[in-house]
Amino acid sequence: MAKIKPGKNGSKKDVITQKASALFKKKGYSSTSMRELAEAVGVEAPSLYNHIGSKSELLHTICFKIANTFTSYLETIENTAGNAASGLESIIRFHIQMMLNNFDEIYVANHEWKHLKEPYLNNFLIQRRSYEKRLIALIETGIRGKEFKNCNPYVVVLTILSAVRGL
Amino acid sequence: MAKIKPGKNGSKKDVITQKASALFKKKGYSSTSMRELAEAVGVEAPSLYNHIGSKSELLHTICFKIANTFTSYLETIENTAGNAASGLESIIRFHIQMMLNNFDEIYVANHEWKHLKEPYLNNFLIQRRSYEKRLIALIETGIRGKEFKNCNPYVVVLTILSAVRGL
DNA sequence: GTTAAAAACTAATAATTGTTAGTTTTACAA
DNA sequence: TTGTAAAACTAACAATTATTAGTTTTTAAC
Repeated sequence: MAKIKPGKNGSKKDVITQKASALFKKKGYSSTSMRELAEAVGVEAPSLYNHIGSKSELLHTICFKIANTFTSYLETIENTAGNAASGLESIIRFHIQMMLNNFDEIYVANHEWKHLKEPYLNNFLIQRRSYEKRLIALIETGIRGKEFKNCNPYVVVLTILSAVRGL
Repeated sequence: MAKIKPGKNGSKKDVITQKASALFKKKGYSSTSMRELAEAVGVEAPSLYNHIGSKSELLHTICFKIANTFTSYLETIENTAGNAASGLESIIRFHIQMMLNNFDEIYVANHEWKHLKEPYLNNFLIQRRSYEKRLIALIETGIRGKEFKNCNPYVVVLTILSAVRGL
């Protein structure tokens, strides 16, 4: 009867994930029920399970999609010949662009990751810490190359990230 | 049998509220069960209801305690003769001091207010918006009095608040 | 049009939720 | 010590939760 349009937005699983992102952002992961999600998708709750494994799988799909996107962009910057300043600029632009285009998912990854189950929770935190460390390394490179003033790279990274995340 | 110590920390209701703040911060409001809270307090879940009205009452007690604290501090600054710059400095110092002394409750007020029920949710948002507007007015006063460089007061307020809230 | 797979449905599960009722224990003033 | 109020307890409630089982409908290839 009801029908999920797999049109432009990708597979049905993608549609479900996108609606889940919007709901998780609006109401929080724990306060979003599968019945609500199903209604947003236009289907009965059990039908969702033809496309997804579980509610928690939805959360870690969202969180790791975002984390992996940022990680792999950072990787390409690291492997690109170029000065640290332009690399950092690219990364900041990428953060802003991602915020504009994927706000729901980024919000969820930033605010709802607490509810990830092990071992995903740990993996997520490890990946995040690694991202910060590599950003710090990039800034240290820039300091050594006299591109940046001498400063505390850790503080710089925290400041940039919190500015970029601050809505 | 088990016993709540109403000692230094105030009434039993205060102890419950404080434990609730810690749990709401750690796990989120919706993911914190009354049974978990009871265990943290050292009591069975139904015993909590000798001291509090409901779970949601706990949340709005926390949120409005913080909101009222900031609002009334701002009020005293507004009613104090003095230049805008020193007033703004006092307010920022107060924010930082509150963060250091009441981290759990502030975190909850900043991150879990979504789960307030009406009419509290609306009241909370109105109070918050009013706080921001009065802060903006303070900055406008400073600009008119040549204490501050000309700037967009709205952006300034958002920046200060997000800096001060950013952990 | 027949068939086979995909995906919807209904019904039901066990677990957990906040909360109430009713009872027993504790604390304290007389 | 006795009596009373406060606050703990146990048992249970109805509601909601994510999820499974089993069945019917839809889709699409032949």
